[in-house]
Amino acid sequence: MKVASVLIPLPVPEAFDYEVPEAVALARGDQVAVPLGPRLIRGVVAEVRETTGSNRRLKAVEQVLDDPRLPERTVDFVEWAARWTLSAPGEMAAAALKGLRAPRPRPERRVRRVGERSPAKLTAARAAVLEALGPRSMPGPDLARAAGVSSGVVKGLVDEGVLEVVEIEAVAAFDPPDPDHAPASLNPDQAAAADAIAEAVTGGGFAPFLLDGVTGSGKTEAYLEAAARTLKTDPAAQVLILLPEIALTQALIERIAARFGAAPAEWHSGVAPPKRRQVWEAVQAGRCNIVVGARSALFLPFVNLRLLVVDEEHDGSFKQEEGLVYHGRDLAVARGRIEAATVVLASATPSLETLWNAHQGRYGWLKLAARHGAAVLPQISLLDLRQAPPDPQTWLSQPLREAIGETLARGEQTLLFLNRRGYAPVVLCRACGHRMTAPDTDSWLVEHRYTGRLVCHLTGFSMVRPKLCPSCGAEDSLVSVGPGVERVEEEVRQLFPEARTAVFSSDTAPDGKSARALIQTMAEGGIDILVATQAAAKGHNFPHLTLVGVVDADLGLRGGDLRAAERTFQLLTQATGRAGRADKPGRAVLQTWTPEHPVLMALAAGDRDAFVEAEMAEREAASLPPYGRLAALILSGENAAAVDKVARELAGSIPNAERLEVYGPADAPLALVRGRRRKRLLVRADRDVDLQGFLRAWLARVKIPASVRLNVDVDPYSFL
DNA sequence: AGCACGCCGACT
DNA sequence: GTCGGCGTGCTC
Ligand SMILES: [Zn+2]
Repeated sequence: MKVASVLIPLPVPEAFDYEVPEAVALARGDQVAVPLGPRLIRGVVAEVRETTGSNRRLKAVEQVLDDPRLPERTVDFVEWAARWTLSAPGEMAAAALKGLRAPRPRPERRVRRVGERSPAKLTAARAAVLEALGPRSMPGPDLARAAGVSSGVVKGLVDEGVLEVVEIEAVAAFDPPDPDHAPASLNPDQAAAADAIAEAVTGGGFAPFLLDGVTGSGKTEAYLEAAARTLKTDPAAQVLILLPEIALTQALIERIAARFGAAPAEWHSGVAPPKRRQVWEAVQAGRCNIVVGARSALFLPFVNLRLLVVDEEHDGSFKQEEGLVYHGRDLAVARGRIEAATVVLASATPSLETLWNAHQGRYGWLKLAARHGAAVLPQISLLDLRQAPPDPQTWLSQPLREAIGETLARGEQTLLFLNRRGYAPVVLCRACGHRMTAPDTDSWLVEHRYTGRLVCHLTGFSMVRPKLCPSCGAEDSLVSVGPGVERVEEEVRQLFPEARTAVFSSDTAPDGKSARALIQTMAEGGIDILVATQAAAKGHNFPHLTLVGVVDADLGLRGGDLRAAERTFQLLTQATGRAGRADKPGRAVLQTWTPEHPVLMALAAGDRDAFVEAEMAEREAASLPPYGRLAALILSGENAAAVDKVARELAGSIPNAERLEVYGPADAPLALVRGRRRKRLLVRADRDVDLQGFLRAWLARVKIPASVRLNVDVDPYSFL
């Protein structure tokens, strides 16, 4: 008897076995409908084996679906990713089927002439139809319109057998990219990097690289050149380029279209389901060569993936925190290994993990030294707020105000960077000191003045800003404390009433379309002063931007997060890098109360190596990543006692292990979210410890009731 | 994730 | 005496 192990999109730890009927041929990767309890469910075949029988009566595979088979190595990857992240393999498989939600497009119905057959009665209308159609095939309604007759005439000809209806499978065509369409001219560094990548691709086998170069050094041209050479040697090769955010895809797609004469496929959650199915099927059939996407594109069913690029690899947006918890960069490297492909991690400020791998020689290290073309790095200075404090209830100090004024007078643009949405991060009562908090979550409500609401940024809860203090009832006693981008813009408008100002945050540009519009206005010079969160720090080029003011450079450094320094260095490097071109040198001013902070000193000196060395030394001393590994277990539930009980049981069943410690349980940094109590346990292990194996053994010892949810985060980034 | 089974309050 | 509340557990 033949038995198939089938991956089912449920939170169960393993595949379920089904009997394979004699007449059915099945292989790994096939999509099947299998009975589960009373219903049928879609699954992916992980394995088919011959057995003599089994200890339980198996249900049989109901049907082999006619959706395409998942390639062998895509299934390998899915299974590996599930083991690595300790998630259910069936749920990981479901991530690979995300593109098939929309139904197959209905085949297009067209009419065409049957031989030279003519109608018995050739009326004027019928002649017009035959004339308009000629030897081609056309959709019936189009033909009627072209001939200027009603659709009844066409139908009559079909009924009489003069025309026939043919169904044409709607297959989306992705024009093949032309590697020689419009090659860029490369400087020697870029050429050397492209050579190294292209050689690795041609040589075959897994080959990871760090492509390391400052903003404007031309990383994109370098990896696109490598992609072009890949496609030149193997026109069937597939190339995947991952970006951290959907907002960045459009610009890259346009660049690729210009470079290759054909637009790449686009893949992310914003793409409509029918389009997604087309891309999925084209990738699976090898009819699509270049895909640009967000992290979920990692799960596409590539059949000949040769080159995988993770652009802005340091970006925290690659970490998926909701549902399946995984890091897109780490999984990209794993996929590259499984596909025996070349992987390029590109960044101006690589993550310490990636730098460590490059230092160790595990990754090839390609450095682009020069800024390419017209771009020039800005002059960065620290503005000591202890020497020049802003006036009360304002956030821009006098020297920064003067710099903005000068920039404005020259007709150039300013970007004021503050990574805080809204008007004020805290609202409190002057009478009683009460802080406005979310009702079911441990967080302050943020005031948004454009909408007049108080908003919880964690859950999206919002309320109208109340007239009376909800605690003491005092009237008009609520005051806004601290600045957000809206408040800085208000200050700018008062200072420079004639200047054109705008705010760029996920609130003012919630989708790709509005973001592109704002970016274009800025690029064309339609804005003098842009106040922005990190939404504007990434990737965009503004030729007239010559001043970047960082309103609060200390912001990210507060709080004892493991990656606070690293993240701040990366974000501020990125933000300040927006300023300056060859003909218009830029400068960046960082307002700080702690100018002696090593991160800020390294930024001002433009000395990334000094920062990396200091931060690496700290991580090494504490055996923290990249010198060790972490995993977080978050327990949550509405019943606080039940959560505590599970946390204690976990703490009481820790398996013995060497070079590994468990910390906690303790309240998670956000102890209450959406009414759910949260507890956290943290595991630290040396790099060579089998961390996942330890976690599996540990979790197998404890029964977790349905009322308590356990989230395992291997290699956590955010410590919330 | 569904969908069943199961043990305690207000109804014909 | 039953109808039904959703807590707990299983699905090859
Ligand atoms: Zn009050």
